[in-house]
Amino acid sequence: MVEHSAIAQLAAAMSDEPAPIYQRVKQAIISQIRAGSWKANQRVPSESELVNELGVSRMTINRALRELTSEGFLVRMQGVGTFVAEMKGYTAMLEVHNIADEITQRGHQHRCQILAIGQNKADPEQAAVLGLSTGQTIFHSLIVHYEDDLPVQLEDRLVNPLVAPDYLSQDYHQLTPYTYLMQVAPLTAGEHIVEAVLPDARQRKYLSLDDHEPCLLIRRQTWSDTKIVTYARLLYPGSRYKLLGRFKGHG
Amino acid sequence: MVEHSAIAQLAAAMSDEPAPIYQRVKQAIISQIRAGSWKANQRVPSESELVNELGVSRMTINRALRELTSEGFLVRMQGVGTFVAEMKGYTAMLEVHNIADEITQRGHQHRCQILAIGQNKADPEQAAVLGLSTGQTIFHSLIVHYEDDLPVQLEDRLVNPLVAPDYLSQDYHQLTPYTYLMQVAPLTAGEHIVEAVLPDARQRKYLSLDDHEPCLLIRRQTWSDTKIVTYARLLYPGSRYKLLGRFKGHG
DNA sequence: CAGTGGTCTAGACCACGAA
DNA sequence: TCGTGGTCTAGACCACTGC
Repeated sequence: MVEHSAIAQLAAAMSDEPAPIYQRVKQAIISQIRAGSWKANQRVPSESELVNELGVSRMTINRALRELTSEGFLVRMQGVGTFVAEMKGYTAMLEVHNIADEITQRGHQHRCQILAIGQNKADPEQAAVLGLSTGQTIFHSLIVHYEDDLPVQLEDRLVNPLVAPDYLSQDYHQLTPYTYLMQVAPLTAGEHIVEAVLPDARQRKYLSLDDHEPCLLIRRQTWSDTKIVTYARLLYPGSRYKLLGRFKGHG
Repeated sequence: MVEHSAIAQLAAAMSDEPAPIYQRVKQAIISQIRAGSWKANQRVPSESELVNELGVSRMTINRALRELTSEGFLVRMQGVGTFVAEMKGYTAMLEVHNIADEITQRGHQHRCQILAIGQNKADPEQAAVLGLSTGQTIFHSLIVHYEDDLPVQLEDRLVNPLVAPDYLSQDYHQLTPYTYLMQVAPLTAGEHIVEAVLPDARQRKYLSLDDHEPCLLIRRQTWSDTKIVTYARLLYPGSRYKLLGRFKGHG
């Protein structure tokens, strides 16, 4: 049971603008949380209480609470109740796009140089990142991406040949490895790590960098279904590339 | 109207595992899209068709389609129909957490050293990033965050005194500036830029870094409502800090 | 106009957790 | 046992779109 005041406050917070009921219920609850009237871990009125007090059917209340739960405002436990979720600080997001799209979207020209492409027997480290066994054949490619004649990314990629058997016979001047892999094996999940590193001599040469110029390194593993499709090491000159992200708080 | 085969395929794809009906409908539709049977922009059977052919109530079908829409698989237009969404490549996300939480979650101890805190008249650049006028009073702080005696973040922060007038009188050994600001002005939006840089001599000293050690720099601007609350420059030693992110493709 | 999705209701049965 | 949330139904009215 929740004190009467909580529901009275909520009823007062219900706007009477012409909007769907479940939306107004959601907004009213959000405003209670934002204003601090309902604090983290505090219990929220039960569905049946809300039904009685707001005079709305349970399916409508349920939809409002369910959506707020999936949006991270509430936590629900069957048999227990509904509670205000803890704001775990924020988890802001950075979007990481396909390099070719990013460049053309900026209105610049993308072109690339293929430094190497081929196959080899996987050493233990390579096998591990692709989820294969040591000694199995794997594909690899090394490509520099240019934005209007300025190198902006060195793409060092390992590919699982079981997933993309025709990887070696594509023309990567026409489409990026990423785009090709998306076509043959739509990705279902991925993981990446962003860090700052100093490139080695060979990398500096390919990216036309001076000594001691730092780089962003993104290491990315991509799954399709249960198989690892590819492992990529994307190296960006720190002076020429930045990751940009926006985020919204709860709401 | 959608050809009969589309629905027949879907009915065949419905698993009979003991799961909620709307979940099974969702899975069946996802598998059609993944398998390529239903292609981007193709029309999906209407709610009433699915009701008739699958023998499920409309509310259940509606929930399945509505959730798939909010998950990015489908696009719906009132009066027109439901269509398979275009996969726009991926936009992967990186989560960026509060440094103190991150350290304690790893089971380590977080402590910090306050190098400077005070106020000054905003120079043009500072005014710009806080959305204020040149010469207005602003707050600033410079704090090093340690993970078990190893410095991992140099936090250089500007704060809008109109939003957080008591910023200077808090004890930042007890709670981080971020946590305090969240309390007084729940953030509604933000923007940040991640790049790789070389720290200057002063920064190297605070972070106990050798020459030429690259760092991750996150510059972050945070809004509450329409006002900019704070502008932070977070500098992380590249050798001691990495950003980790996971992402899921469509499903 | 007919067909689409968007919303809402009143009632129902169930699985779960706490007392 | 009782209250909780999780799901499902059959029917309804509405707004929007295209013909």
